[in-house]
Amino acid sequence: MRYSRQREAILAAVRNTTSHPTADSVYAHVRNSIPGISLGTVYRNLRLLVEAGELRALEGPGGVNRYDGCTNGHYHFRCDVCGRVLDIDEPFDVDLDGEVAARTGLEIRCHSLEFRGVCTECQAQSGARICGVPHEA
Amino acid sequence: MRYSRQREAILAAVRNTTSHPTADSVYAHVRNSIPGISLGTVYRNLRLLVEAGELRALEGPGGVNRYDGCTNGHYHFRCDVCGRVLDIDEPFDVDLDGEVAARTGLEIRCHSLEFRGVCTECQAQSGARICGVPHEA
DNA sequence: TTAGGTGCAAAACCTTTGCCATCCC
DNA sequence: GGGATGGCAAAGGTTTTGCACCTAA
Repeated sequence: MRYSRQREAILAAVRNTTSHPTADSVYAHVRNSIPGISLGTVYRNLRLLVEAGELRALEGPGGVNRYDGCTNGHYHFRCDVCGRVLDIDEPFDVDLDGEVAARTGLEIRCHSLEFRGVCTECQAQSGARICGVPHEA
Repeated sequence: MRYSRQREAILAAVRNTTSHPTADSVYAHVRNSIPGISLGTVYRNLRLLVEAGELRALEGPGGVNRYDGCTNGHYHFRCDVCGRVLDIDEPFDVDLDGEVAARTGLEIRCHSLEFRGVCTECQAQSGARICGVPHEA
């Protein structure tokens, strides 16, 4: 894969935050350094970077995907109020894939565990307001 | 929630299969018994049924969601070749939500565990062809 | 030089929504 | 009758794609 500063900026934008940004959020962030970048380029490179194993994609509802700069095994929590995705410190089970594969005959490459509920901030706001998802959160 | 035969047929279509169908697949199936039903109605009722706890929604990539007629706790496997979703017999951990909630302060309502890889059928086809996802599979 | 990357805009895709007719209770 | 529901079609949002131009190697 050939170098491009667009792709480097996109990778950095996802890696330099813990907010698991959406494609649109990455686009907004990268435009600070490369004002002329296009949204299509962001999508194209996010996809390439996921395929190359540099990023992880987190599937979301309604076609909104989020991206995770950390490819190490870890689990997520998704807030049903604000949509934010947080990392969970639950220990990652490295043996699980192999155990299930042996029992089922499926070829298993990875697994993902996601919790859902209400984050502490949205609990404090008693669910009345929808809180934002700042890129730097 | 008031009765309608459209909603009943939609619920039955998801419940009477193990294929975790998409909205479009449900639409195709329900049209056999109610030819005049509209896709909007299918989406509207799938959403209502999920909110009512009658069905589970499985988030997917690229905006395609799937639905699960079984609301008991169980885990899934998604084939990266054909997109099919299968149930996994891994024992469901009912205490996990409470444990993580106690440790993190998050309000946790549920969790989902999904494995990814290649299903036995796609392994047999050596990944060359994309296999279909029949509603009755 | 040239294969790969970008920007732009249109298209594709899935899902939601508004409106009026219809149906359950 | 009255409010919930359906059918239809248009709108909405996200992602992909075609094409001409540009750029890293």
